[in-house]
Amino acid sequence: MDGKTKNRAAAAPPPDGARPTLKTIAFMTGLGITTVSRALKDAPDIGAETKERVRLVAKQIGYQPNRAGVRLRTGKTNVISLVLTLEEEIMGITSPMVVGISEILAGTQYHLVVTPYSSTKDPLGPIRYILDTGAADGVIISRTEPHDARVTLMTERRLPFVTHGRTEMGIVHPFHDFDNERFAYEAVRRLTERGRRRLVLLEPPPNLTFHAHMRTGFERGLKDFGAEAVSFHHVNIDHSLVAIRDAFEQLMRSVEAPDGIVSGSGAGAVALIAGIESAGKKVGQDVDMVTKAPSDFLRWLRPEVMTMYEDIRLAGRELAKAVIGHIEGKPPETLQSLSQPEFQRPMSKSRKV
Amino acid sequence: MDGKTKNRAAAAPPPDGARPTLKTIAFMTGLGITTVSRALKDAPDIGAETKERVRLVAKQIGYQPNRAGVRLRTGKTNVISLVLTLEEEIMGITSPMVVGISEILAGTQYHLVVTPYSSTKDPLGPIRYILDTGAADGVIISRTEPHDARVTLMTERRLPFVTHGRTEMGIVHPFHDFDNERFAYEAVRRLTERGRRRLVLLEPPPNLTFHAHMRTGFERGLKDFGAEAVSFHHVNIDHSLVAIRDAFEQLMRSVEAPDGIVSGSGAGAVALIAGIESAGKKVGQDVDMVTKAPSDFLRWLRPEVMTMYEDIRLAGRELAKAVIGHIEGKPPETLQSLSQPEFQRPMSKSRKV
DNA sequence: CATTGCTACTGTATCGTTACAGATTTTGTC
DNA sequence: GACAAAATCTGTAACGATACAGTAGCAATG
Repeated sequence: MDGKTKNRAAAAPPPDGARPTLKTIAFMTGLGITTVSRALKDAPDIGAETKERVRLVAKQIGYQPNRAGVRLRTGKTNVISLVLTLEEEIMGITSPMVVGISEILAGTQYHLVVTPYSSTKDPLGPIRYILDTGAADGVIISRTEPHDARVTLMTERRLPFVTHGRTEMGIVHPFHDFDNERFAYEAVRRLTERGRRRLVLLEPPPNLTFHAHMRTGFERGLKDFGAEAVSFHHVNIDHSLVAIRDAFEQLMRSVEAPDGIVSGSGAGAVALIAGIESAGKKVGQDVDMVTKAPSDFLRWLRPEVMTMYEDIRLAGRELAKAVIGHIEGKPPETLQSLSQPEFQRPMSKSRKV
Repeated sequence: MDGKTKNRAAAAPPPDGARPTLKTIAFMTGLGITTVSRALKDAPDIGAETKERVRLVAKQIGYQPNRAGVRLRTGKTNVISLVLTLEEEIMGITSPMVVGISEILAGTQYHLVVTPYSSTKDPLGPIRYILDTGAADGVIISRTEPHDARVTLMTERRLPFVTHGRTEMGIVHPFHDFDNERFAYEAVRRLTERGRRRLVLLEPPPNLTFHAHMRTGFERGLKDFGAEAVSFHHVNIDHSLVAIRDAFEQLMRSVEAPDGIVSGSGAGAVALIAGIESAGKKVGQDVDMVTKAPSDFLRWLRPEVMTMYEDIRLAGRELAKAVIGHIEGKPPETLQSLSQPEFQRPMSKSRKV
């Protein structure tokens, strides 16, 4: 047993400015590098006392495994990729989402990498990139479609993922979603309670899954609470606010004008309000309105609008937990969650913002 | 020259499902791995024709260097870290920022990693982490202070970075900033033009650099345009909207009530408006108001408020370009930029949103 | 005492890349 | 034609970690 071996780090004390590696610990404890590695993983073939010693030293010198080393050897990246459209930035759903995800990842070894793509181009692009380069251990996607090619691809290639929104392909996969059907249904209830009967829905773009959900809830509401739909399909929440406003102003001026509105997005609601007012009408008087609200602004500036808060930060947390669960091999059906709408009471002094 | 060498990949044709490596190209071209590596880097000691051949094959098979390999060998991570407070999420400045950064990084090898920290804790935490683990090649920080320990640390340790906001430590470093002094000055001009004389400023928290900038511009404006300040220092834009509203309502009810307001944040402006209205007064009538607006909402819902759009997405782009420049060794003084306020005309139908 | 089995530990090879120090061939010079 | 100087190309080692196949020591077994 002499000093010329490679594994035993005895011959070469580590330079002291550098960050500690397994070799450093091996040197300090007099053990082999392999032993140290296995001790830190709590492998069964290492003695209890040795493990304790190794752990102590590792902690003392602040050892943190080199990610590149681990990644090269094992393929584990310790990265979660959040795939985003550069365009889904109207009113920034991204911020609270990133925060929510970060909150969960902070307690783990995972880093969050943002992988953007231009939605005008191939949405499969970033997924392929991740698959080809092994860039992440897990992926979070949004703007989910009923038949989503990304879901198919990731499932086939066994890349753990979670979707923000559900699919309808018979594939059981992790997701987090907001109950948009329930939201629309309850929104209709509230409008009819105020005597509104001619209702309109500002809906999500037709290709996304929650378009149908919201539509269904809306229509079920109409039926159950006795109201009729005013058609407004030519614009949706993905359109520019100006487009929404102009279209809605026109509608409000026509004989078709609705007396109740359900808005699938807070930003859209602002445009709708502008349209209503351009048409010389008033919310809370000529029409009532229920909307999703990502923040409290509407409640402060237009308290007559009924708002429903969708907690995107919570969604971020749920999504992060779900991908990690998927990576750890938990069964997908245990990684699905649906959050329920919470309608808000009118603005009061006591509410924290 | 036989097949038992290591570098020459001849003996072992690469398995075909796996992603291509230098070895794959070496096998296909019959060259050594080293040669391939150097050819792809356009090293001077490789023949022109060889380089061409290697590049062609590399492109054909879609070779992309393994990041872990590069990182392990060279220490280059190809990562830019965006350091964020989990709390700076009121009204989500983060979204457009991330988008702007991504736009620039999309054309490079860099990935964007979001590194959050709890602002209640040590802001140096994430910086130390990045330094200790070599987690990134460059860092973007915000909430910059006049004497910023993070800047000192990163400068000392030679970690390339850029700040969103300036410092006052005599250290020349890359930054992007918005000209808050000019904003406040111009805001005062506009208010005085409307005959307002008793002005109040909703300011940034005192520890951040742009607090002084905004304050200075405000006061210079007061002097130049002949108006006086109404004190309102006990709340700032970091406080909760409820706190701002309540404090401002009180002020508006007092004999001290201002007739002009400059708001350093769009979210804060909403709270101020609520405060004004709770006090039974009206914007555009009893008081005028100028505010920064991160989005167009205010203009839609309260067109009487004068808004100034701060382009955070642009800031993201500038910051990304600056860090990369810093990483590439460009002199810091060439990586500084200041964006000028652009006051907006009142809402019109033609404006795209 | 030889054999077996167990516990605790260790060396080697490897992931993909690049720095470095050759090696080989071609070209140039006198 | 001999020799030096370029011009090209290549092998080895190393970055830090881990899978795998050992080895050494010791107790139990017959």
